[in-house]
Formats: sequence, structure tokens, C-alpha cells
Amino acid sequence: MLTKARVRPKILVVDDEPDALELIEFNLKSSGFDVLTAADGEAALSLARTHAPDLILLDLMLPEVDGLEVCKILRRDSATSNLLIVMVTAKAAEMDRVLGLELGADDYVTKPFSPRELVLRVKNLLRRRSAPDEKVERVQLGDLTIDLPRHLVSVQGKSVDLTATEFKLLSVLAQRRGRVQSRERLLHDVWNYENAIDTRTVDTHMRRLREKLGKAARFLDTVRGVGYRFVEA
Amino acid sequence: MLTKARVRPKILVVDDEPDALELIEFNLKSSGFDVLTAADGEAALSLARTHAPDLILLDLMLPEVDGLEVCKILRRDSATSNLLIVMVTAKAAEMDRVLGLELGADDYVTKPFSPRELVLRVKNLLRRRSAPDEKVERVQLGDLTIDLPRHLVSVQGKSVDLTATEFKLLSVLAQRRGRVQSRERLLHDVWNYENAIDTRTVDTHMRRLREKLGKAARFLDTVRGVGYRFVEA
DNA sequence: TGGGCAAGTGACAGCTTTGTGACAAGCGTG
DNA sequence: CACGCTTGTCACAAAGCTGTCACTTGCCCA
Repeated sequence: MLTKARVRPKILVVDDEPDALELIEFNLKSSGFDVLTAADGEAALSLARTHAPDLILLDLMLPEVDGLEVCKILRRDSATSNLLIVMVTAKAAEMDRVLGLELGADDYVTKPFSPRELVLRVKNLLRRRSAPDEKVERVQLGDLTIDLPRHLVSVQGKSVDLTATEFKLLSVLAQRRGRVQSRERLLHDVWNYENAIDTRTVDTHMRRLREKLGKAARFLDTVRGVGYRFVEA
Repeated sequence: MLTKARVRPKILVVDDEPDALELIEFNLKSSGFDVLTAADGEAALSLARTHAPDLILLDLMLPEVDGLEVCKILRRDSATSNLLIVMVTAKAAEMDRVLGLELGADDYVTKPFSPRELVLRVKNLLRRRSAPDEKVERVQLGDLTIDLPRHLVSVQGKSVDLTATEFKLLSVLAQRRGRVQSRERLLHDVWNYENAIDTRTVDTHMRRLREKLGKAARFLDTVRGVGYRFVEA
């Protein structure tokens, strides 16, 4: 049985420079993350406690409370739950090794960095974290089999070739077996769309999915006026 | 007969820097491991003999007895029972491949690393060891033969000349037969890249691999939008 | 029974991803 | 030092996926 709910990772960005903060925030949001921001250490600690972000991006050069201090506190507070990336200026980069070891950061980037690189690293870290708990590997229902790690779907033993989107759509539906998923919800979970405008996209993909699944298309149910649903019979 | 109680894995950490040693020790203990520490090669060898740790974390930069020497001795002494991770500095990282191959390490990490990552790798290795599977030494599928320990590949009886990178790529794919491997994953496992940016490298190597494998290239499957996969048919 | 609307369908242009050939840098060898 | 081999990157070509549109079909309810 599938349990993994798809959520937008929550990221806390801590930087005292408004410009940098805004830039990072914009880029992360564009990539589908929920972003919280803090301009100083105190706010950062408070937000970290109340929101339990999945990842924290921390600038080491902070006013008031020292960035290093914040870093240590964060590490101690929630050693197991959060990922941490520290940002250091190029000047401080020589101390990399020391920092990396002492702070217990999961990654660190040197300023200035390209937004693209930052987003990549964030994704990498999050993926690595979520990798181990992906225990769900296989869904089997009647003559339909969905094998997540192999990216394989088969009907009556014959493997069906699905595109990445089709596969994701089917997986999402199958994981919420029985529950109707609205088009908006599907657009959000499969496509990472924020505000869906043309909702016919889902319909088209459902059609393609049904076509490829052949007999097993009977699992895909249309609920008029609401959305789609994965049914058992 | 006595039933062996499930024990906390015993880990020996060898590093001449007290700070690093302490940090690693702390993190491993937090994760539920029994930790032994040694600051030099001699102590390491002695502890390894008397305690038979499940895993050894060895810094290659050791005073007195060379880390490499220690590594070799450890490997010879208890080749089958222990797992070994070597830690090398970023500077030496270029030699990664050579080291990994020659020393017979089960994994290696480059300093500096995040404690979290280290713990993850340790857990991974221990889990893999305890799992009975994956001692794949030889893959034979139709006209394709891959001999892992001998570093040999042949198609229809004729041996194929692969470069080190090509061989490793093929091995990684073959050992995870059927499972799709993302480019990021391959970059991590084959190239030891942490943050992959230009992902076309994998593609190019896949092309060369396919070219050299000729008919047997049919085993290498592209999953668009996801990665590559070793298939059986 | 017919109007209104939701969903299904087929086509297609644009775009993203992958394949391919070329090239230059790096490295070890003779 | 020149040579050959390996490797990562680039530019371009090919493949094939995707979202949208126009149109059709079918459902619901007055």
C-alpha cells in the first residue's frame, strides 16, 4: 500500500541582504518550493522551530547572533530532521574544510553562486534525503502492475511503455486509490503547476494513459464535474 | 545453541586530527553505532585485530605508517569480514578512481563531508552487507558477459575493450538490472560527482558504450525524462 | 427531447530531451 | 616531446513528448 504523500518541500532562507534574499526566494519558488525567509538569526531560529522546514539555507555572515552560532543551534535542535546548506563568501572559502566539518552542514556553497546551481544542489540534497524512505516500490492490482523503481507498468504480464508524465499521473492516482483527485490537484502533484488554467491537459493525458493501458484502463474512473479516480474494479 | 543478539554495529574510526575524530565519533554514536577511535595506523591495526569492527573509516592521510599501507594490511588481514571506507582530501580526489580500485575500499568519501552524508553511507554499507544479495560477480545475458572482478566484457565470445569509465557505467547499470538510474545517480555512483550540472556527460558515455557493445547495446535502454536502464530483453 | 456543459478524441506545432560527431584538454607512455 | 588514448563539453540533428485547440460525444436535467 502506498503512503507517500507528495508535498512541496519547505525551505527556509536566512540572509541579511534583502536583495540576495529576494533573488534566492524567487528562484526557489520558481522551482516549486515553499519558501520562508529570515533576515537575522533570531527570526531564523524562530521560523525553524515553528515551521520545521525540510531544508535551511543559511548565510554565515549574519548580524546580531553570529551565523556560526545559529548553525550550531540548528544542528543541535533538530539534528535528524533538517538538511542544512551554509553559504559562505569566497573569501571564507579557504576555511571550507573546517566549516564543513565543524558545522555539520550537509552542503555549502560559496557566494556568489548561480541560482541554477543553488537550485540544483537543493534538489540533490532533498532527493538524497527522500531516497531512503521510498519503501514503496510496487503496486499490484489484478492484471495491472506498477513498478516504481523500474519505471515499468505491465498489464497481463506485457509491459506497457509510458512516458514520464503518464507514469507519474498513473502513480499518483494509484497511490490515492479510491479517492477522487481533482484536475487542479493532479496538475499540482504531477505537473507542479501552481494555478491551473487550461484544465484539459489532464484530460488529454488521461486519454493517452487509457489508450496505452488497454484493458487495465477500467481502473481509471471519471467522476463527472469533479475529477478522476483510481478504482479497484 | 546461542542465538546471537542483534548488536550495535561496531565502527573503527582512524584519523589523526582530534577534532575530526571527535566529530565523526559523536555523529556515529548519535546514530546508534559503537565507535572505536584510533589516531594513527598502529593503533588502528591493533584495534582492528582485537575488536573486529564491522566497518572501518580510514583517513588516508596518516602520520607514521602510511594510510595506504594500513589500508592494504587491513584488506589482507580480514578481507572478507570488514567493510572499509577511506577518506581522502579533496585534493587527492582526482585519484579517486585509482584509489577505489586499488585499495579495495567499499566506499570512499572526500573531505570535507557532512556528518549526515557520512552516516548515510555507513548505514548503506552495513545494510548492503547484511543483505545476502548483490554479490554479483558475473553477469551473463544472452551473448553478453560481464566479469566484474576481472574487468572483462565480451559479446558473442569476442572480448570488448572498454575504458575504465565505460566499464564502471556498464557495471553499475548491470548490477541494478531493470531499475532505471537517473543521470544524477549515475554521475554520483560512477563519477563520484556530488553536484552534477552538465548531465550530457552520461549521454556521451552511453553512446560510446553502445557503440562498442554492438549487438549487445540492446540491453541499454533509455527512459526518456528519467534516465537509463539495463534491460533483459 | 433538446440545451448546456463536461469529457473524449484526433491533430499538430513547439519544445524538451536524447543521439551524434567533433574537438580540445589531460594524462601517461614511449 | 610527440603520440595515442581517454574524457568532458559543445553544437547541431533527430526523436518524441506535451499542451492546446477545435471538434465530437455523451451525460444531466428541465
